[in-house]
Amino acid sequence: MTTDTPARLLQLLSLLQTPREWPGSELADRLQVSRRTVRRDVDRLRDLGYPVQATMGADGGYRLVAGKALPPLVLDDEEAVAIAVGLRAGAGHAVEGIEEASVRALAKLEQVLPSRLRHRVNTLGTATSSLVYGGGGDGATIAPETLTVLASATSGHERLRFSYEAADGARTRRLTEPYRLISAGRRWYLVAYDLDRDDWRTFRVDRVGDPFATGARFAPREVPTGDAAEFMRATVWRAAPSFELDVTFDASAAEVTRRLPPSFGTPEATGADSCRLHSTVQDSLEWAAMRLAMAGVDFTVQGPAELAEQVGKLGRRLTRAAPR
Amino acid sequence: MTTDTPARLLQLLSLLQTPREWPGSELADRLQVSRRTVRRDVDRLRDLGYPVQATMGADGGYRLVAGKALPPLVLDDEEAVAIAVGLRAGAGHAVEGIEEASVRALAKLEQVLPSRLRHRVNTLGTATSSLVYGGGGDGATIAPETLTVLASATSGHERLRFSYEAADGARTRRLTEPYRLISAGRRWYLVAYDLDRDDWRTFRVDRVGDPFATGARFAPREVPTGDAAEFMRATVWRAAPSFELDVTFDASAAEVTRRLPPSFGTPEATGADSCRLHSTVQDSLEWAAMRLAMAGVDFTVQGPAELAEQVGKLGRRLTRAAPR
DNA sequence: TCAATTAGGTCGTGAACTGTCCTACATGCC
DNA sequence: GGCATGTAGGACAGTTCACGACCTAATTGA
Repeated sequence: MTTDTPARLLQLLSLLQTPREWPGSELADRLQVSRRTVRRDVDRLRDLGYPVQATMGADGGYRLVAGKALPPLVLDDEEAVAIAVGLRAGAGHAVEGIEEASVRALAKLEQVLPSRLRHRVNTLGTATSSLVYGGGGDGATIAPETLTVLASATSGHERLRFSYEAADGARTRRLTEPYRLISAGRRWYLVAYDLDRDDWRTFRVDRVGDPFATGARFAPREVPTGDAAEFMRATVWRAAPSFELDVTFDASAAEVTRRLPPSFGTPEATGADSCRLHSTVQDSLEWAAMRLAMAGVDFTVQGPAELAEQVGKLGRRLTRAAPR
Repeated sequence: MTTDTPARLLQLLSLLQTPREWPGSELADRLQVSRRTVRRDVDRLRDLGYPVQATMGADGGYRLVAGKALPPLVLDDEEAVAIAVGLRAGAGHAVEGIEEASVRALAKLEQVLPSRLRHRVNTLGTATSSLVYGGGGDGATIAPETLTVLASATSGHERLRFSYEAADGARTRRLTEPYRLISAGRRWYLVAYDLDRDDWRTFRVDRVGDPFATGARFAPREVPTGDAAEFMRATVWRAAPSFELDVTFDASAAEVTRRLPPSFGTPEATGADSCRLHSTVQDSLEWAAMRLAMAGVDFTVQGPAELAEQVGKLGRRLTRAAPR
């Protein structure tokens, strides 16, 4: 009656996303239309590529099942908050290959998230963000807001203003045209054209402060090496130290693989109950020491010396903490 | 022409969710309709409660902004995978108050996730799931699939069949009517009516194996105490041991709060650079020891003795691991 | 000032939507 | 084997609504 067809279709979609079965009569009742129209609407959804499965016979009904295309997700408040918090927690530490998509999804969600929910996400999110890094590491945590602002500006071709902290601690203001946001290991980088310096730069996102999009759009230039990721690697490689891990474990290779994060790679077996791991770690050995400690198996650091130092330091701290 | 109005509205919604501005002419071009119709469609979206902001003047355009209601999210493949993986990672360890919503959202997403994406989620997800618990703890990890199956069956009022491992290790098959899935601390519980035993039971989800919904729907009975959560507490409380933590830190209360997970509560300051924490821990002290180690500040275990033992054990292991 | 954009009114044509019939078919229960 | 209850879908009539074309007003940046 008063509600037009598109609105009704959206409402139907939201009802069908509930994990239960809906008999046509109940849908007709909820949508305030005849049963015939419900059947027609279901047909329309199927035409759109969202397969609605109908179980026939007595106490049959409709339910939305997996198809070729993902239907628009209709979320209630709590679910939206849960997703936002989950993505924020995951945005920082990354899941090996989907970091950029994760940030894109977060930016998309936060763009339309009602402000009352935004507050809840903020309070829950800050309580959680430390959970991922465990408060350890080198303190180079990134605010999820920063990532989403950068992602939005990048894909919207909007100029970006922020303050940047150089390696010597000096802060400068920058006006840039952002091109690509890249996640590499535990770090995020922004490849952008610096309008003040009049040249291309790679920025470490954890050193970016108070970013905001000016609203002015820009016409994309050509990236120097043709590929932003390549440019990032070329400019960053010389600066970032990396360490070659060498650790032996008193447990089977399978056991160790299961208990370590996948980014560590797989150890080679040196016996039924022992194995040896060679791996490359970005730049924070404190983080590596934590992960090794959390594995819950006996191990010995063969190298480098810096890692042994970190592990020893942590061990002494714990020994001190426990009264005999 | 060939595409009807509802489909076009959905497409428009998906375009506007991209974090950029769309001039009306481009939208008209993409949607294959006149500019007038685009304006009408935008009006329709606004009527539906999704505020489309238009910037006037030269190089103006439309973009979707935060409003009162959350619009249906239109995600591309990668974003959907990112969200699913993020939720899976978060589903197990929980974020203090939104665990149930998180699982609900995951169930909703997985219900309609195309199978090709499901595979990607599985491969990425298994690599990640161990990340949260770090492989430590008592090994009582829960497969995200288990949680989503239980959640779907619970909210869909479908009978549930699964195998259950009792405390003595014996596995039995159960046919149940699930009523509520509850997250308490690090554990998940399912309150259900056991059709074989003909009585109400609380199941620990980490001991549930191979759950699947039979498809048969059931009419809800009344939960014994009136509230499922209360029933869960009543049945579980006597079995689960809990410990009273007492730890002093050589750091400010604010610092310690920031570096510990929120479930630990807040310590009381005993000086400018020292504080004391009293807290109750569910049942795994190994986990508590890990979290304390990850805080990165000096501390001393005052009690209980079991915690001191765990911390000491971990400390000795690390000291052994580091060659002097 | 000019150009480019959103905003919105009106009108006529034609398509599309809805409800009310109708029949066919599948399933579970008695 | 019936019977109740559900989906599937065709035909039809009346109404509504969606679309494009054309118009004017208002806003903004160069």
